[in-house]
Amino acid sequence: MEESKQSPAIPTVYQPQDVEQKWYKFWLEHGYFSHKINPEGEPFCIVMPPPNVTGQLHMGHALDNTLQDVLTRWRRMQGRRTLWLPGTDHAGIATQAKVEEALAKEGISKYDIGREAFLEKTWEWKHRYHDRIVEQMHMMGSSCDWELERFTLDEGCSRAVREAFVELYNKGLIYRGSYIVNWCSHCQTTISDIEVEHTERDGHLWHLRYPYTDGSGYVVVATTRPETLLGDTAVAVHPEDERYTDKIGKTVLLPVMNREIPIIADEYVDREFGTGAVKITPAHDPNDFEIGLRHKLEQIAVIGKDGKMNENAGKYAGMDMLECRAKLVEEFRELGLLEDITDLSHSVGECYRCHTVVEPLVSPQWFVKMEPLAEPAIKAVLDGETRFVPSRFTKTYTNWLENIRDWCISRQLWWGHRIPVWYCQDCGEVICQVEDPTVCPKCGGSHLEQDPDVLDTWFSSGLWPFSTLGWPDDTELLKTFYPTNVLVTGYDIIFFWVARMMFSAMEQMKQNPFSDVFIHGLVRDAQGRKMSKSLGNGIDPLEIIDQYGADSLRFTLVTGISPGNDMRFQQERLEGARNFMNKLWNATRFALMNLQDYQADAYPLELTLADKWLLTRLARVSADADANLEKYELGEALRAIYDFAWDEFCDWYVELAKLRLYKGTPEQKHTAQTVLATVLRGILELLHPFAPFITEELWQQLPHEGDSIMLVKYPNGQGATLYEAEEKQMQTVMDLIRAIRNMRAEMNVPTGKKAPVIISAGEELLSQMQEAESYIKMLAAAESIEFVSPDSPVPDKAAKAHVRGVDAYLPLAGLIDLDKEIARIEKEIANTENELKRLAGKLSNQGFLAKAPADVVEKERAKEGEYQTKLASLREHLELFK
RNA sequence: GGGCGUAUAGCUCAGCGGGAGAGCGCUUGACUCACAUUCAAGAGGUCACUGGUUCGAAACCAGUUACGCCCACCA
Repeated sequence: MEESKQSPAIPTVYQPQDVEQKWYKFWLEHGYFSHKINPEGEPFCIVMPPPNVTGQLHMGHALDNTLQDVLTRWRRMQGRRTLWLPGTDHAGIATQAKVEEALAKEGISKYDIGREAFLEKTWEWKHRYHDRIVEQMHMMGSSCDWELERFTLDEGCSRAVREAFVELYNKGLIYRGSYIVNWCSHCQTTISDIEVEHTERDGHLWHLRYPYTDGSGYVVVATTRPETLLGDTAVAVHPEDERYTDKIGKTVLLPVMNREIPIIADEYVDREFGTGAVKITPAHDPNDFEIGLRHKLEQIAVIGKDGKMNENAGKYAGMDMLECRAKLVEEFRELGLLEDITDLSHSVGECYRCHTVVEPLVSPQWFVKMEPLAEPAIKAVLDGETRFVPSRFTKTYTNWLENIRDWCISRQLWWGHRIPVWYCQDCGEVICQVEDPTVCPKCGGSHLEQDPDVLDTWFSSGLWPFSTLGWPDDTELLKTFYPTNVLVTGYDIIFFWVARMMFSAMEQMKQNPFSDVFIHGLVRDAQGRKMSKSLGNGIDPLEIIDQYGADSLRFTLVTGISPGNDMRFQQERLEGARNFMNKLWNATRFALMNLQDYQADAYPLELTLADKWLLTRLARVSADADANLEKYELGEALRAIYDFAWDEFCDWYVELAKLRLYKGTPEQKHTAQTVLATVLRGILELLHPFAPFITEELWQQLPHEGDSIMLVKYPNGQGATLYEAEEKQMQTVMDLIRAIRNMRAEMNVPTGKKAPVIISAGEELLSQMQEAESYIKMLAAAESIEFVSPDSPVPDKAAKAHVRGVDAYLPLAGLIDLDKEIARIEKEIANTENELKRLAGKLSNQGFLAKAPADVVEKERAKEGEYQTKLASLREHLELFK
């Protein structure tokens, strides 16, 4: 900075790698991310969705993180007492699988080393990936309060889990029971209903004959899973199905197993499907399980947790499921009991992690009773205490909670929160409490064994918004920041997480965990495909940062997105972002070069037309950006700032300012310097939440007050003077300049060649244009400008344009291509006539005049007048040539 | 079976009741002393289709089509 003043050789290309981490360190060292900043401000809190410690961050995290950081930095700049609380998730099943995988490469199984040693390995894994994740967030510029960082398995969160579990248990909302659950034979654990992915697969429907025991023929059942018939304990038909009414109560002999099973009636059966008769396997199908309960049927499990046929499968015991299926069908064929095989596409449940087909089986597990919990969670959203942005996700959420089944929370894993339940080996007492018990409260025995299972990861994630703030203790943090303000997350996780936080919070805190849920979409690849490991189309945020800088990555992720919709990630857009950063860099270079002798308050300000216009535009853009941020329209906010910075500031104002900077009086120069610095600083401040690094780097170099751009007041345009007349005047000047440039281009006037211009308008407009003479000269390459009144003789052999009541002539005797000019004018006339036709139609419409707002009618009238003038002006010009 | 989303310029997408927008790409011209990661000018669109509401619809409503997503216990 001092250096750069002496040597003007600041590179013309911005190198983000040179500055980004310098500023991150600076912010960290000064404690600017702390929630203790702005102690008097109204609290604002975002609790970060904790990334899994399974691996590194992907583009989805980068998006999620960027959105949160934009909101956080913006609110902090507004003066709010801001806390963005970071953390990571232990991600039970996912992390354990990764560690097992790593061990397997060394030929070790977790059973070889035992639970304790395995957990040690997993903690090592956790530390390694945690550090990487945190480093990535540093690279992204995330302004979270690292001193409050949490982990779902840390001491505090673990205590919260126990408190919540025990409380729910004591209320009867957590229970243990043998019910049908989803079993993944690969992961060797239960998974919850939402962890089962349903995919449509081509399969078959086997029609099998079950002979009646009375010898009166057979009933035909249809099944997609013949192997389960070994565990059949009934055949069900619809009670009103005439084909079967006389068969209800009879028995059939289950082939192969030679078990006598009843024919029962149940309304669940769909008469239209298959043969209308269903084999019932209560131990291996959720529906059959329910029917089994209704009819008190025996549950015979024939498939084991290893996915193989078990001892109840008779001669098929030990056989793989699919192998058994084939052999069994063959046996039916030989017995003459195979009626038919038809094709059927049906949905198959797979484990979301490993895509193994999920086996429904009956097992003793822990469950959360959902109905009483769901109700307040639904109500909180319907009452508007918590609001989804965009609102359409409200329905997704409520529909799910309204139809929810009890949540199986026990997992047969080692990595996670151990279930706080002990079984007394002496008297069988079940002890559920927060602290580890040493003796049985019932019999006094000390042979206690803790339940070996751990909890579903999402049980602890569900407590995240308050466990991280110190719950169950009544901490200052909790009092200050709960309920939090906004949760930022993807729509793919509404069920898994958002809903669980809602009902957990309503239960434990009796208060909604956040006011807004800001939902974003997925980051897809350039072709619109989901980024995935298997496709290999994922893009590493770090590589992008390395290549383009974090600001460009953030910019790309925020622009052109609208809430809740997916986005495609395209390399070309990064270039656009990088170019913009470079533009800012160079605009600041320009400013610095021209501010070397700048002294604040050296002279009183003499604001010119361009100054007043620019300051007004800055105020409007600031108000617009701030309002859009308030609505979570981050993309819109950024677009407005971008347009202002590039088009109005760089392409127009900077050029105009050169007049005074290079050739002005000291007074004039000073005003230009002041406005230049003020507005550029305003732009940087507006951009800071989106592009924190470059804005800090440049802001620090400009004249400024304060220690960091992070802590200055976010511009919102309030209190600014709006120079409306100059704004309008400048608009006309700019249109006029564009019109002259257009004529020059059409007439092939070489870019470098200056040409005379004649401007004609009524008295007031003419003086307004005269005021902008230097602007027009500079930006329209005018050699000289002659200002004339409308009744002055029309110049001969000139091109002409008309803009908002102003005529501009380009006298080009000799240079002018007559045919071209005629064509150009005729086209312009046609356009104007079309517009006029439209306006005339509107203005002769009684309905419009009567019902449209007065200002709209007025605007249309004004436009009509303007176009009529324009048309007359152009026609007159055309006449000259004919 | 239910629910939701998307259809706007060659591409990617904003806009969501009052004159069709951006970036990229394309055409033309310019190394103009902040920036060629630039500047200037331009071409390019019956805003998917059909009805309706309204003085006025790309935008609101209904329906249709196409693509996509989510949920669901069709053996």
